[in-house]
Amino acid sequence: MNLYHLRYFLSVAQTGSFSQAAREMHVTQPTVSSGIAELEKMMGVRLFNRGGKRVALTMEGRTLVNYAMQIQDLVEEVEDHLQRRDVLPGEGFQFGAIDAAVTYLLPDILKDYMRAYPDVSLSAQVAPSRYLVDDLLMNRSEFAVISLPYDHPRLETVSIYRDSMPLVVGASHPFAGRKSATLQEVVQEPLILFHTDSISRKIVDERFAEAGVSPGVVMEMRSPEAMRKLVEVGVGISFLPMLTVQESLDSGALRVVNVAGVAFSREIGVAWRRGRYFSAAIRYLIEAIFEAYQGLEVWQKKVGIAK
Amino acid sequence: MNLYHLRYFLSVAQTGSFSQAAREMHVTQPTVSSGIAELEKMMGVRLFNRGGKRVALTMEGRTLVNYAMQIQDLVEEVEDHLQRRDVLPGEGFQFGAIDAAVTYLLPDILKDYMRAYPDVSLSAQVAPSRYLVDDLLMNRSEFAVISLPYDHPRLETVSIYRDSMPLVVGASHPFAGRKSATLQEVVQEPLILFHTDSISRKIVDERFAEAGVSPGVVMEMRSPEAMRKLVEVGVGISFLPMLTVQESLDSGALRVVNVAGVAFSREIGVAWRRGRYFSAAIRYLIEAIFEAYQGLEVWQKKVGIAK
DNA sequence: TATTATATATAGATAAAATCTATGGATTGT
DNA sequence: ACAATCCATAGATTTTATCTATATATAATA
Repeated sequence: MNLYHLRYFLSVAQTGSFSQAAREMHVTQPTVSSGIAELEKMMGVRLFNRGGKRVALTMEGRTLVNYAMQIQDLVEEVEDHLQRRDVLPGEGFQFGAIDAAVTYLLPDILKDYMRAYPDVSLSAQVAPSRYLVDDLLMNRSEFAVISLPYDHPRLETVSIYRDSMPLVVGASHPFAGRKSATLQEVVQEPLILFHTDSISRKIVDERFAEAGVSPGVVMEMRSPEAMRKLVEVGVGISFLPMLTVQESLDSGALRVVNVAGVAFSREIGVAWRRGRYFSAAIRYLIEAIFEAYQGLEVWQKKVGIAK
Repeated sequence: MNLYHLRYFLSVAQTGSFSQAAREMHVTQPTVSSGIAELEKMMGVRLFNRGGKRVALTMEGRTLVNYAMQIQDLVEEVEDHLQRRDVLPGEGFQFGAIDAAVTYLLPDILKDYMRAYPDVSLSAQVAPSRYLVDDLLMNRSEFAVISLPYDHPRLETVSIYRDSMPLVVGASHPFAGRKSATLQEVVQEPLILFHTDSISRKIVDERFAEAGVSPGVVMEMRSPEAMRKLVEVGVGISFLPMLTVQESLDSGALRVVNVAGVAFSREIGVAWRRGRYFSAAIRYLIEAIFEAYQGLEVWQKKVGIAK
């Protein structure tokens, strides 16, 4: 059974005539005849009584009318829905974001978004970039806001924010009163660094290696917030993203100390699986992010090519 | 869009794989590919994101899953329904019956029927045979219980009941005390006869013509019940079906008078449009009628040929 | 009662489509 | 890097839908 069978059938049922239905459907009368005949054969039931000027539905025919109309309504509804790209209530999508992004960069954007698409349920995965990328590659997330650079043949990335990573020390630390320190001094101090699998750590490690020094690491962590706390209480010193420590600097709980000749920074950007198709509701969120933090043109060029 | 598109689509959505869906649907993988591609083209929307080990639904894909499952459920339901020949609540059919049939022959049968098919709503048209036959020819009634004989090239008929039509007179009529009367005597009396378009009247007229006499008709009617009343009060005398007058005879309100050499009777039978298809629920009622009044074999032979 | 007009059914030809085989390009996992 | 697996594509093949022409049945008309 196919949908055109049902269309022919309903037309015959309404008009009471094979010929008239044929005209209505813009096909010839034998087409309708064989369509109905096939339906009847498949169902093992007579749907019309022929013979008079008009054909008449059998009881089984009347039953089928009931269902066929429901089916046809659903078909029309879904075609309409998809072509207008409406979102069903309860539908939604998942994206990834690192801690700093979801805490400092995205809140306002998400708030606006939920007003524009109240029916879309967002699911944000918060985790270090490495894990978010797994989701992207497995098609579990639509996109992710991660630390850059992240080089992967299957990923596209666009930077949206450059975040400095200054050396921060607790208020009671010996460096606290100083304007600057040398790299040699820094490696003598107990350092709290990101885990080795993080982008930020890679940036730091590379610079240390260039300078030919190796740091005295006391702790490796994944949570910048936890690291901030530890530095505040004096467990060690750290290179932390400005986004994370801004409040503590304002309150005086932390101090920035310049390190001669070294200026760490990491980028935050949007990443997605190359060639991915974005539904309108998703594209809207991504473009809202780019509008807030620049990068719209780069994005448009990249997905323009991808499409 | 067709139903197999939706079947392929749902299978891919469930398995997350074109190849696996192909195996499940017993077709080759390119078949599924082009099926999905066509769906996407028709809808103007991407339904899956390809690229990983598994394909992933887009938001539009998730919307379609919702509808496709509903549609598929309806399709399965209606196929099941029709093949089991279930009757939807509220469905029903129409049949015709003359007054005498619906009053005296059918009540018990209809009562049993409504217990067997509680969901079927019956619509009985009560009218003289002539009008019931119109309904049959126009496919408006499934069958009808009418007066016979009724000769029509498009109708089949089977007799179920032979009803005598004796001469009846009111209790105070001069004939009331007599055993019999001659045809010559009868035509002198004021006669109340059926309308000329009725079967019963035709039977009477033919006999009168054979005998070379013409009756003194005072009234022509279509309602046997009304005629019975008129005879009871002495407006005239009449040839009326035994079914109609039985009660009045028992109570003494009417008397039967034999007419020498004349024995009127009419048959009651089931009529239907030749070649008509009968749904199970309808056939059941017809066969119940034949079981109660004989004629089952004749019927079975006729519809056996018709099929 | 014959005739004309209008139904649906059927047969064979044609057009459209779905499906298959073979193959290429891309991705994943070893 | 290599083998395995996945989806996409092209062209051939088969199936299916549709059309034309015609037969047959019915209804309306003269």
